[in-house]
Amino acid sequence: MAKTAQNPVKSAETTFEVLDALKDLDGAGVTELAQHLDIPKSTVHNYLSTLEQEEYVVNRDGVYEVGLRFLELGAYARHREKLFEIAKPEVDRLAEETGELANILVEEHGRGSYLYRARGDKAVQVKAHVGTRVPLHTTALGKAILAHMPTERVDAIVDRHGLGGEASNSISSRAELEQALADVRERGVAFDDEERLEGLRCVAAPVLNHDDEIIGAISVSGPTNRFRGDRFREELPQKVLEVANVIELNVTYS
Amino acid sequence: MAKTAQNPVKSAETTFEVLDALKDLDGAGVTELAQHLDIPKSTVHNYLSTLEQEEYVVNRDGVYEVGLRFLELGAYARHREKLFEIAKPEVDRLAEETGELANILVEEHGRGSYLYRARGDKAVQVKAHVGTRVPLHTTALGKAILAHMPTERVDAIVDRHGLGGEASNSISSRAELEQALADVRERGVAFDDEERLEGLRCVAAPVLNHDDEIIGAISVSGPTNRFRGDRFREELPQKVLEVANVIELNVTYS
DNA sequence: CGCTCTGTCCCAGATGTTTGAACAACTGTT
DNA sequence: AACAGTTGTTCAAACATCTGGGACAGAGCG
Repeated sequence: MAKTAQNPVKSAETTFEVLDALKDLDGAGVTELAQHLDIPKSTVHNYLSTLEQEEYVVNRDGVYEVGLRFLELGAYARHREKLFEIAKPEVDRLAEETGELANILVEEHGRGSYLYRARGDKAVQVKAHVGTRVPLHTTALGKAILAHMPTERVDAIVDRHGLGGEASNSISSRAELEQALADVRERGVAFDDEERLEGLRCVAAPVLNHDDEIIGAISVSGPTNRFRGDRFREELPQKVLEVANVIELNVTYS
Repeated sequence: MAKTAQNPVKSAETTFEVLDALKDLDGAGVTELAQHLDIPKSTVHNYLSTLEQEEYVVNRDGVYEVGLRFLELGAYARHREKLFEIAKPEVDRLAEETGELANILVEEHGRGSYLYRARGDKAVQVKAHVGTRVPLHTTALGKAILAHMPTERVDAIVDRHGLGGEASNSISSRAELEQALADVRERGVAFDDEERLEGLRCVAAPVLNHDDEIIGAISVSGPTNRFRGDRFREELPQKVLEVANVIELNVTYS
């Protein structure tokens, strides 16, 4: 179901392959990149010098690196999301009041993109940065989103990306997923019990607009030892829901 | 002095022209983009469909928009800057303690890129987001950086970008610049008195590594009515310098 | 000094890109 | 309900451009 372009511009594809490689290798020289991509040195050099000229890539004494111009584009893309502007202060508050890690996720191209991440004073250290993309069915945030999408969109997403699980507790069949989504709809919140990362639990709530369309989700994550019993099942869900409701109100009137 | 690629990949250039236009127009359809770029519709369509396939662009009911995948690249590029990781918590503190807007800027391709921006409770509203790029000589942050660069690099930057001023108080000749930079070196901090934005003042301090090479600058900005007298000339400079020193220490030991 | 790495440059041949024109799908109007 | 004026999309031929091997200069090292 992933749309493939009829007349793809191959050089554009190559351009992003180069950038992706530059990111994966965390900076590299021409030769190293060429080997990694299995493309002639001279070709890689042409791309890199073009990217440098356009100021999208930096050459720091022999090593090419992804440039900050992408921060410009990325920050712009984030700013364009209504949800970010509105939810950020509320999620900051959520992080402060719980002391944990609070997040905002939106769907794009059938995957989840972390828009923002606020750290409370006890917040766990997590590798994933803002901008990281994750499969929707493997996180509480993603399930909160899927649960409020029209079935046909859920189908399309599952067709496109599959249900590859990253950890043990993960959902692996369409039936399991449907059951999980029904749970989420009933409770109003979604849980994640070490499904994606060991030792990490998460409580997420959907954010809907005034037409009841899903526009994203917010959550609180933390270590299993602080996320259990009443706090995990009652306190935190209520807190997250309350914040989600405030955001929904602000989204409607804006 | 701007390096131009010997064998530029024109399609790569076009790709970024399309993305830039998409940003300038804040989302657009094929026809609108084609007119704006003066390129045939079919060509624009080829690029957009390729970018969509690669998930760098989103099509929201007929309107193409810059996608969040750039947030992934941008957040990565920022994370790669040592200065960001180390300075962020200190700049957060600076914003909290002063109640104003605190910033981190680094140089790239001869221009300044805002890496981070922390808002205190009285912080002014400024249009510029994270990622915004500015001419170095028009801000206190930029002057703090230029003042600690080897002369030949300053020359190269002036040759490349000129001294086009954005406002009245701005520096417009190489001699004026040199005088201003000497001032900065003497005082240790740089000031900005409504040079770039009317009604806005700014105090910035450089951040050097253990080899005395400049790696960026931090600052506090605020409205003229709160930035005057002793607070502007003594208190804030001392505060900013103190924070910059803490950051320098942390940069050295990491 | 010679060896082996780099990154850079060049040019001809192959390949991919460009392009206008034609088409289908919508929207709003008469 | 038919229509005119939009839009986005497709196609294939003409040609501009990208590719890629090889040659080169310079750096680093023993």
